[in-house]
Amino acid sequence: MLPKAYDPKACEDKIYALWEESGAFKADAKSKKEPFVISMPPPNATGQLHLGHAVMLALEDIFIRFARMQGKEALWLPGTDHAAIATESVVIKKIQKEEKIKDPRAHYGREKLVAKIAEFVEQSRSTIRSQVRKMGASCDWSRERYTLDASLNRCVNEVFKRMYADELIYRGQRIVNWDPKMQTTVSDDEIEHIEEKAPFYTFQYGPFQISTARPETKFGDKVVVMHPDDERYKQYKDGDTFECEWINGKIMATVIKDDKAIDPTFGTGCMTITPWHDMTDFDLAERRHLSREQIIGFDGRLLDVAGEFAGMPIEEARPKVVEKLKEKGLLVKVDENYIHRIAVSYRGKGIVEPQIKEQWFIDVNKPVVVWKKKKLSLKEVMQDVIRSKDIQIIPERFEKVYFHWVDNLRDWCISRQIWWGHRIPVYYCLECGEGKSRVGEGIRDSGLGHRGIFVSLQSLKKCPQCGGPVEQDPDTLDTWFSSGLWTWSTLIDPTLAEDTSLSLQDLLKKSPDFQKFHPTAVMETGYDILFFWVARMILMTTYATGQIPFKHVYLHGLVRTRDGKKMSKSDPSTCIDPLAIIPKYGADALRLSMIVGQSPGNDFRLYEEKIGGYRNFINKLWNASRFVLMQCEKAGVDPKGAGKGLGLGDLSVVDRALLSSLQALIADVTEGLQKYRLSEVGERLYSFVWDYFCDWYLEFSKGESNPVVLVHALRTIVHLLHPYCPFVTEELWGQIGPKGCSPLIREPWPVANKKLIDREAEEQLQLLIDVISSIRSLRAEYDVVPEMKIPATVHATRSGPFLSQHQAHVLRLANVSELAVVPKAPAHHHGMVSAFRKGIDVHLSLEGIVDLAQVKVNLEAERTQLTKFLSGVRAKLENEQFMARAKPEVIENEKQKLADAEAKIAKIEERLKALS
RNA sequence: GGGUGGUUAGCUCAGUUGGUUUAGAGCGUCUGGUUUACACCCAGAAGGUCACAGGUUCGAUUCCUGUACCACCCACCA
Repeated sequence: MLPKAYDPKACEDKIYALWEESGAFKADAKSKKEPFVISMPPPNATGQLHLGHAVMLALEDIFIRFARMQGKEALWLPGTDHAAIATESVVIKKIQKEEKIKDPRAHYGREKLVAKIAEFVEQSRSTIRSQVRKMGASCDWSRERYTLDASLNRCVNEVFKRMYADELIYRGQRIVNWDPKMQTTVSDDEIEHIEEKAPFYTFQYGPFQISTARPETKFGDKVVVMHPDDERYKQYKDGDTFECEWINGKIMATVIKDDKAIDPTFGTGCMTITPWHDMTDFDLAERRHLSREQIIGFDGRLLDVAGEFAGMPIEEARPKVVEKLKEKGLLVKVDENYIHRIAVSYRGKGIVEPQIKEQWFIDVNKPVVVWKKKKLSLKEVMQDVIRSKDIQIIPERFEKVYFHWVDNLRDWCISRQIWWGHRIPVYYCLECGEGKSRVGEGIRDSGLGHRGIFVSLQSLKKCPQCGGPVEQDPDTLDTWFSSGLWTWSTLIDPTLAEDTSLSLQDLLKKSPDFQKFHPTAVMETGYDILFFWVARMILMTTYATGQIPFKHVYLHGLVRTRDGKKMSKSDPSTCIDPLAIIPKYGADALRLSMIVGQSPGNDFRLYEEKIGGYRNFINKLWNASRFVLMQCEKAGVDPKGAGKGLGLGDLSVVDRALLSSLQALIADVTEGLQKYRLSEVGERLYSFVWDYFCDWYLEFSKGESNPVVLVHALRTIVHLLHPYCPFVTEELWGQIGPKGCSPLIREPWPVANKKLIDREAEEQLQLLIDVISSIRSLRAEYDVVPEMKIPATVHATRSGPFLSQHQAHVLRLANVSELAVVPKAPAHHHGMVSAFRKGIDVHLSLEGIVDLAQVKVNLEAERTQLTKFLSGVRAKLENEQFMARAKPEVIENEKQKLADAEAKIAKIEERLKALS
């Protein structure tokens, strides 16, 4: 016998082990079945699983289990990401804290630090593995991958090499986002803007007044810009020069007229520019070939150009520069309430400083990608696959967001100055010349070995041309470069990848997994990494493989706290840790709480009561099963044997109604899951189990039970629920599955049987339910104490014999002493209270119990409400336009409503007349 | 500055092509219950002019426009 309450702790680990041992997770590349593939978004190998991962795992596990039960070759490929900057920064902080080493990079050097990070990652990966298992994720562990695996590294280098050969990758001096804290570049998308109040200074600059919030960058400003149409400055011409007293003495300044950089309505309408440290100024300087000068060093301190301020950090220098300008009488005014946005690194949270630095870039506008027989740029391919619906985003509105991002995409800076990651596979010959100096504007040689630069898949010891010594590029690749390959680099056969004589195309062709499982079916992830990752996978995969990476993108919302705030680890009072929740409520309850009631793309709030609610549901299912097993035992039926060959002939109406509504359930759940409507399907199942199966069918079973039907129904329910709550359903399947059956995870998905659909039985059962509900309502309304059994009369226009035949149910469930089913309305008498329902009227004799005045009040209230409703329906039917234009079935429906309401109102009036 | 989403019962949220909905669920509230699984339960009930203003339509919570507030995303206003 089952225990009284479901205990997830006692079951979950055992069941997960059973699944793993059964081989159900393992996909077969040789299978003839239709593939269904999900690449698991690899969690960062930086520590702990959080709720974001839990949502992802719950959703994807539902997709994959459903597909597997439907008989598809389901592959869910798990893995982890080395998460370049994120991991390096975590480990550096850890070393600083635990080992009290101020600068771990300097202290350990490249090789040792990388080894330390690798060690940390190894630990963290194994933690994550066990955490993913706790959620019940049915992924194929035999195919687990890591972005730094040898075969994945190979893919990274191959793609780099090809892009370089295609002249998509180039090196250039560009303005980039420099994070002085992490000492690396970060991409545009890794920047957050924070609003900050800062003083806004206006200074006298020769004859002009210019404003700035960054006076400490102004040392090298020798150009003043204004709009060509600005009347205030029409006496100055483009190219005019003037002498000007500035921070460190006199300078010669030049006037530039430009209509792109200047908004004449802002401030004084003119500004000086700092091309080295400002994106707009850089663009202007490019257009006009202006000189540029570095003011702030990569360590965040002012350089020699700052004169007496050299060596100072920004925050220290700023007020001092202002003070000096003020002393010189050049400070015009200060606006203390100015709000400006400062750029902060997404990872390290350090303040980002624009800097000019030589970096590697991917050109997104060069038309070199062959796509659908045309030569397109990377950008155009990214646009095409969504526009042509090759890839569909759910919810659809994110397509707009995607296009906005792609349309404005600039060349992607892929080099990072950190050590943890894929090293750029480029070597410089120290003798051939130019490679060593690494200067020059955008090196774009077509060959792979010109000018002393070599892109190589293997480490180079000497120059292939002159035999001279070489050095490797010290930079590493943006982490999204490698994760952009994730859907297919994980499907490359690792053994084949060792053979360097094979080209990338050969590897793709010869890898059975790639051939069978790519493109993947659905990419499920949070909408917050649509740009970071989803877009980059599209870019990299279409280029490298000629295929789309996935057919659907399903974007889930972010988990928030009860108050709608972001969950943060630093605040444990509001932050829910999945690993603390699972032992308390079970993984199934946690899964349901994150799926039901949510819609894709929208954030949702999660809190313990919600999870508790679904724990109750799981327990309800458990106890329903317990009841079914008890019924079997009582009847001497073996729950593991019963069920095959159900015949309709000798089944009761109640049983036939149940079987019939089960068919509708199967159809709805199947269709809903195919359309990715997980919340709706979850609610449907919840309501079916609780409100129908438990509250009605099992209650009826207490009077008259058919254990074979009970077991059959429960088996179907457990199948349909399995993708949502795999643990409890698998545990129950162990009790009710036929002898010798496979685990539920491998069971075929139920198919609706049209022969079992029986509308008449469903309607009759509904009648029975209506009678019982009506009596219960009346009893409660008129305070009939539970101990008191009373007689009831039902006036049924049809189905009378049916009701008589099943009156035992009514007696028991409505606490009635006897039930009279009559074909004609019974004569009115004092103490009679009634409920008028569709097709039936239910009457109770409560003489001496009920307050007649109260009956009258209630009837009058009901009449008022009905009259109001009736006048609305009448108005509709009297409206010629409505009659002329509405669909016939709508009119018919309204007429029916009218007739029903009229009949009911007539009965109420009759009753009121008798009462007065 | 541009864009997206939200605004539905006290709270958290569903609502799939405009009419079978006199708008639903869970939690909470109120009343009553140890009824042959379940108090992680059962029965009954209260509670909403679907943010506001227009428009389209015979008909709008649902489509369109505008307004307000909230949230988020994007952007080089010095």
